[in-house]
Amino acid sequence: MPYTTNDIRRVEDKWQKYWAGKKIFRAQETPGREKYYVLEMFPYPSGKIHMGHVRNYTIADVIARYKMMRGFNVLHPMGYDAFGQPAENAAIKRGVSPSDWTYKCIEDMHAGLAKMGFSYDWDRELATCDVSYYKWNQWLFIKMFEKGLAYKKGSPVNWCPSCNTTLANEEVINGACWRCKNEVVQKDLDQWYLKITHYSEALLEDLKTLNNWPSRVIAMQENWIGKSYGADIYFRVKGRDDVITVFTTRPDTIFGATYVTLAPEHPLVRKLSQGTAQEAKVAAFVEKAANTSKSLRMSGDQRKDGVFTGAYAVNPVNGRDVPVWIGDYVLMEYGTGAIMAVPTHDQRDFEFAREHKLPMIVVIDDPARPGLAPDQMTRAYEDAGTLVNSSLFDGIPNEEAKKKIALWMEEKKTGKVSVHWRLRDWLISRQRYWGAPIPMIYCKLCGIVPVPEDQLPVELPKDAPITGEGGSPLAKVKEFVECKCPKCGKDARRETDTMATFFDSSWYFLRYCDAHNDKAVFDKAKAAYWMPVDQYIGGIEHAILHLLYSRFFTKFIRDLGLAAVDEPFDRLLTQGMVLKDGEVMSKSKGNVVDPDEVISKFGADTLRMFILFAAPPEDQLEWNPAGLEGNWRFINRVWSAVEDRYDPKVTGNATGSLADADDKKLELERNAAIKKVTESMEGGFKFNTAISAVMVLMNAIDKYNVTTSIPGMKAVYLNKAIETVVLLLAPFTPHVAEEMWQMAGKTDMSVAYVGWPSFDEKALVTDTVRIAVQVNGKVRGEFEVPRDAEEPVLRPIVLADEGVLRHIAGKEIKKFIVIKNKLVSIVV
RNA sequence: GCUGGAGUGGCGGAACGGUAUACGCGUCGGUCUCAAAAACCGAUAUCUUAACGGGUGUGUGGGUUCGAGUCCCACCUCCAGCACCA
Repeated sequence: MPYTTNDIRRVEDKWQKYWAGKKIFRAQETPGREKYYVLEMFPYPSGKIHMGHVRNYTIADVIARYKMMRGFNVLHPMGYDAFGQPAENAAIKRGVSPSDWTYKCIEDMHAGLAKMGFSYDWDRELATCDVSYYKWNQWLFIKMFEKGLAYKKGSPVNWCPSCNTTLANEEVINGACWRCKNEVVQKDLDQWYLKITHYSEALLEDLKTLNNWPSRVIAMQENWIGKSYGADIYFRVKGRDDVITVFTTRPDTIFGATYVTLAPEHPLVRKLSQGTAQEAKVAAFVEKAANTSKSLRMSGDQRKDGVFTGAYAVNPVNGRDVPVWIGDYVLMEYGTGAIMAVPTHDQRDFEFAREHKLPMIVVIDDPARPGLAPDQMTRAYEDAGTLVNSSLFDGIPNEEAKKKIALWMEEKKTGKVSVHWRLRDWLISRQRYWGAPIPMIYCKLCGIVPVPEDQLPVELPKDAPITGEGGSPLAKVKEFVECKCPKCGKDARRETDTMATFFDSSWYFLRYCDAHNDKAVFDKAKAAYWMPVDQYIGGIEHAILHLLYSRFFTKFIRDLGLAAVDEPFDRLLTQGMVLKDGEVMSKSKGNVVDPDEVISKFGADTLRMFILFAAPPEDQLEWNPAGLEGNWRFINRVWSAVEDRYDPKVTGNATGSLADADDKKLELERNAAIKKVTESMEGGFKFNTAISAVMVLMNAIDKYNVTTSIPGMKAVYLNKAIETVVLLLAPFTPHVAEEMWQMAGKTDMSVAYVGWPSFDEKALVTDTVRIAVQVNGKVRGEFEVPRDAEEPVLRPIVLADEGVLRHIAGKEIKKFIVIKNKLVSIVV
């Protein structure tokens, strides 16, 4: 009897109930027992689970189940990243409360996850919108405030006009909001920031320790943090007390700096142009820049617009007067907001100088074609070379000159060696309702005062008006806003912004270690036992956002003395997208395949197996209904083998002496399969090759001939092989594996607790091996030869072969190379 | 432009420097059937040959090696991220 649709329902329900009822996957801290923490990026509960979730969580589940069978104490928790805008949008659209909507979605999501048979410790389930969770958000925020790592400042911020809220730099993708894709504008606002830049150096440095992270994620974070070595150089303004500090990564080119350019927002701009003939022009330029959005200013045709300020500065190394300009390509946020321009050796400066007819001096000569001259250059020379026109530094290679000149200037106090970062502090206040309230109080007398710990949590009021029209909804709830100052007791006002949801997800992996602690953020000892996460799995879209923030939080929490690790995630796997017809599955494209439908037709096990088999986990996965059916067929073949060929009545061990050639072959295949699957798992979770190895064993079982020899003995080998298939499949297709294990009469325990099968290297050793023979690099024959045979044995065998002789044909044999048990290579 | 990654049958994809294309899908042929489906068995890189066999094949061009998909150099294409970051 094949495995039918009815069997699917019966079997999957049965075992899901069994796992839940017996709490098979409950994790308990057991000192002395080796732990393994598997974690997937928890979902935003938007409704039912989709194929992306299925793929992500199936990968994690196979790892969890595999590690469990290998004897590890596995922690595999699940929860919900439950604060965020979609709940508010649902509230606006349907009039439901964000809380009701969210908890309903969580219920659906939970049901969907259970139907996939994932091995979660449901006792640790949490949602970030639970008061019991976000209370600790607030506690962490206050700790940051106390350490000076949370602060409020007014400055230009990214504002999404469609979401009506501020955004962090990391949430702006190509000038657009990461969530709604609308263009982001700049606004001057007073906002809360977390000082992630306090950890710039550590965040960069510790990337080196993350050897099991994908290189592209490391590269992306490196780029994002963006450490630049160089020098700050002081340009005295002629006829004034002011000094313009510029940052450059090319101090070697200082003798070629022929002008200085300021960002339009630079504080000196107005002052320098005051009273000069340029004043009106400068003012117009500054205003134009201010009214152009940053993304427009930075994209566009990249033509270099600028205007002369009317002022001159002095190049500190040669005393020359250099004009001070304003340029729209200079950013106030980076470096010092001012640059020294070396048009001969920087392409942007080159373009600007040509546009505005500014002078150029060559200071790095091209060693390949000496004699660079400004009027013959069509673009800047940015490669390495030798210094010229640089006084006492002439003739020095420029890489060497970078250090020398910077140090020389530091000595002369005209500059200093410096480092600048691309990373900015993290803006976390949001003018939205569905988030954790920022636990701060504004008092006219005492200023900004944190809510005392014993008054936490600051609960989100249930009845805030949610209109989506802008302004923090909490500001409209009088009872929420009005409060007493914890310091002086006078009337005060609460902060009405909420925290960015990335705050919530930056430490949830620590909370899982002790999910329901109501006395502390988590127990230190429990976290010490479970952390770090051994294997983290999630989408590449969080390469910077969530993964950078979590690294920052972990370092902060470590510095609070609560966590014992420097990094939260030891290994990271970023799973590929699920595609259909070459496009990412999405509701808007209308190409989604509903996991529920697949499950009801083929079962969760088939779905799991297909997703794991069709592509390596990191690669994109093209949805293929025919492939799905292929996996369904395979599960059925195994099922039939257990039903029809497995004999539970036969027990006992096979003895080698009774084995005939077929038996030996089957034993060999069985051991080879265990070895291959184990290696595929240990060598980076290559599920596709792991499954193919099980298929190879299954093919061998189907070919195994029982009729030729002692029947009882045959059943022993056959049983053993079939048991091995079931055990090897257990992490991949857990429901049928449990059922088949039971069908095979193994009723004493869940297959999840049965050890991973081990293999015998000796069983993989055969008496003879097949070797190939090459003549001049081309394969000319194949031989069955005794194992470990050397040249004296092989030479006569090989040279007796007609196929080989044909290609030697009387020529002299120059070399006879033997690679033991692999091949013979003859050179003639 | 910079950074990271990838180019292998009709398709998804395998290959410690050692017989390229495992495994699966698809296709073709067969068994079973009145027939079909399902299931099972077999074939399946390409050119050439009646066949044995031979030639060519892992994006392109070189190199190292007895031997290269794999290592080295140069290049092309694609994907992803960043991008006027001084």
